[in-house]
Amino acid sequence: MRGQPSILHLDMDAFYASVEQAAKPSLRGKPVIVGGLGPRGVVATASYEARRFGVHSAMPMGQARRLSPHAAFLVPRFAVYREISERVMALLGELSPLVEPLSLDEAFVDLAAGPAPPTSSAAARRAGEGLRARIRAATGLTGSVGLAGSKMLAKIASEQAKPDGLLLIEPGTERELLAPMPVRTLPGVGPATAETLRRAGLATVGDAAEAGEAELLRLLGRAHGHAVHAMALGLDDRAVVPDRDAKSISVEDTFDTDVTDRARIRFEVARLAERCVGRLRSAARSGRTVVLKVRRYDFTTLTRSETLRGPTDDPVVIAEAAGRLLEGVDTTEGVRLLGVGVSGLADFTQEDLFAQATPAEPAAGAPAVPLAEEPVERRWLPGLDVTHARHGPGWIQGSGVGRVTVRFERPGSPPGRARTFRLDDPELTHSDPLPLVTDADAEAGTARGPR
DNA sequence: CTTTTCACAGAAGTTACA
DNA sequence: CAAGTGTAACTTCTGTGA
Repeated sequence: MRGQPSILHLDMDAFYASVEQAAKPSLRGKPVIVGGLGPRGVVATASYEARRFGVHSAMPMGQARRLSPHAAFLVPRFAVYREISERVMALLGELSPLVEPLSLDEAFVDLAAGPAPPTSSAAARRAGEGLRARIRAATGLTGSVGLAGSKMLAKIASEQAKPDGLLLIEPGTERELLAPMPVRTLPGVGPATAETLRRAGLATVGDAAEAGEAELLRLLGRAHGHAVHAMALGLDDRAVVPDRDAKSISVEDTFDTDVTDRARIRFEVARLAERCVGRLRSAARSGRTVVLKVRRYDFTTLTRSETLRGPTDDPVVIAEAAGRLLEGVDTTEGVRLLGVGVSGLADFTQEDLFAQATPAEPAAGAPAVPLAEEPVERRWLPGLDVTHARHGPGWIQGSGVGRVTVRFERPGSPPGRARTFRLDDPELTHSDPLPLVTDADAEAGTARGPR
């Protein structure tokens, strides 16, 4: 807690969906749903137009399609979101060196550590509004800002402020503000904790605060109970901590249909290990504990882990460990998801000379399959960027029955028209995403964006 | 010297949350 | 009908040293 509302929380509004609306002019003002489009996809982000139909994050895509059948359903384009995120984070960096990103679209900033620490609520508000204006100028997108004397309140404030708003919680008013809110408002109180509290008759933050620490400790255990009690009183002095090192790296895949074939399962585990190591290496790290994750047909999930003698980034060692872990798991009724992860991360230094000495040949049992040799099948996924030799740049609107429909427009253009081609049209190719805003736009502060 | 006990650390697995 | 990635807390086990 501090006396000035100098902790800022930024949350971009419906980020992925807003980026798509900015990039695809015909989608502005329309319901847009971004997420996995396969049979087991879930919604990552729904535009506000789609939320009006009851669509929200984490909802199964099939349900979203029923609720809002006329929405645009798009696959995520993370490369674009990352680029815009970097622009936004750079703006936050101008306010303070203490920037703690929580995801691509969310971050805390400690204004007190910056070049111009606010000395009044009015000054903090000006800083927040200035930031919002700069984000809009640089990206064409809107973000909501919360300002308060702690991380928790700042986050609650931005949540209340959205969309496209700013809320400052005046220090001293936090308890009365919190009291009527549902316990779910508190960070760290999810479905399980909320249910425990509900059974004890505690529905609002005020109820939890009145219940007292002893009662919360009894209900939730030592660590969690203590934390919830403090939060309910508005007490939170967690610091804003920039660039935390990753403590684990993992990859996982959900299959469109359950996999029962044991050989295929072994193959998929090896492939995931390969991908995991790829990321481990590009981060110049090595890891000591290998984790295998299996989600079975009935959604029961288990993990198995093995700690090596020392950290390694050797793909063979990690794939073998994952393979050994798999041997202890019954998959006869089918798996829907497999994952491989590495924790106990160390900086690259290779201490496990044993592991280093492994021969280049894949060990017996590990599938010697040329991973990079998959047929480069052309998949026309809705939302992806394409270029047609004669019609120029556009994006996939949909495909099926031997046809693919492309809408020809780009960021900053007027809404374009759609044309349909044969799936194997040689004039149609995938292309890189076009930038949402040019550097010139950003500098001139004249970005074209959704209004 | 062996056995019992205790504290502690580290590992393994699960669960909750964002 | 239920993604992917990552963090943290908690529980249960097990080994170790005294």
